[in-house]
Amino acid sequence: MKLSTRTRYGVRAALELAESAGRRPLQLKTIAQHQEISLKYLEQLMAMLRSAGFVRSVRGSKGGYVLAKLPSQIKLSDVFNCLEGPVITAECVQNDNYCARSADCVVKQVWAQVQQAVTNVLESITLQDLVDKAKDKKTSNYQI
Amino acid sequence: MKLSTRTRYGVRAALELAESAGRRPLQLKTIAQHQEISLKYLEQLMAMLRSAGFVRSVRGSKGGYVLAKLPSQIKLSDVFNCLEGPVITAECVQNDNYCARSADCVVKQVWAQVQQAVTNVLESITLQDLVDKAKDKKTSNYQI
DNA sequence: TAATACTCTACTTGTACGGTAGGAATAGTA
DNA sequence: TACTATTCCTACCGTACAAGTAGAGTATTA
Repeated sequence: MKLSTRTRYGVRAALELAESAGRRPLQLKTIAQHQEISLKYLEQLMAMLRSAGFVRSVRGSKGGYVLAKLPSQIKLSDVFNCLEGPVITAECVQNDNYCARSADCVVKQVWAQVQQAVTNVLESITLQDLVDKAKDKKTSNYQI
Repeated sequence: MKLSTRTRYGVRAALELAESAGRRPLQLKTIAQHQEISLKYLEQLMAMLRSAGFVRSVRGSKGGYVLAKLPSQIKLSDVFNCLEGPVITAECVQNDNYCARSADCVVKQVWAQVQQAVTNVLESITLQDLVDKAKDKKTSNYQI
């Protein structure tokens, strides 16, 4: 029931891109240093996010990555889906033919409930939400 | 983010024990057949549930397993915890020292939210609830 | 042309899952 | 007492995937 580092790293990287949205491309080297992630590993994660259309890359010197959409248009469920795969607790929840008991199975209903609970959270939060929240935090810290 | 078969099998087995609560021990052979689970594998799962005190075993001929508590006293979170381990989405959620950003990290808060959502569902359901629900289903089916 | 940064593919290593297998211990029964 | 049924314990195994590492290749800019 643990998240993969892929997803955790990916969300952190995406958040960093969101924070510098509108500016020039952010280099993976920078993100890797900030987030203490292996550059080579990060490259692979970003390739996944790129294929899925959430980020754009700029090659060559002074290149880097930028978000392909507005931070408010990228939900955490998008990033999650891309890196971790669909939120599935049990095969039977998606595929009715997977198990003969499917129609009446009360256990299946539980897994569906769990799955929905996770999905609800991730779909309710965008990168912009996180950017805002992080900004608030910093402000309130300065006030202390 | 998928559940292990351990947990899924375990819940199904526990539910079967709950359904025959108050009667004589149910044998693993029977459960394994009903649920189409490898007997040898099931033995291992039940050993875990036994160590955790949720079921009691009766050895020897005519032996088997019974619930060690009332079905209403066993939450799905108990079984889940025992077989899948604690509901942890990310290490940092439990252990503040795991990451230096911990105090202000908005990503950590997301994982905490997800974790809480899962926990809420599993803690709100007992084996008795499932037994009741399954009984209702059968009744309504007969009425059709 | 040199330097920079992404791109693509292959490889490695460790770990956990999902079992299988075999025999020992225990308890009822003939 | 011998036999049978059942749980108990330990060891083993194959596979898949996570989490990286590595290196050569390509595009872009200065």
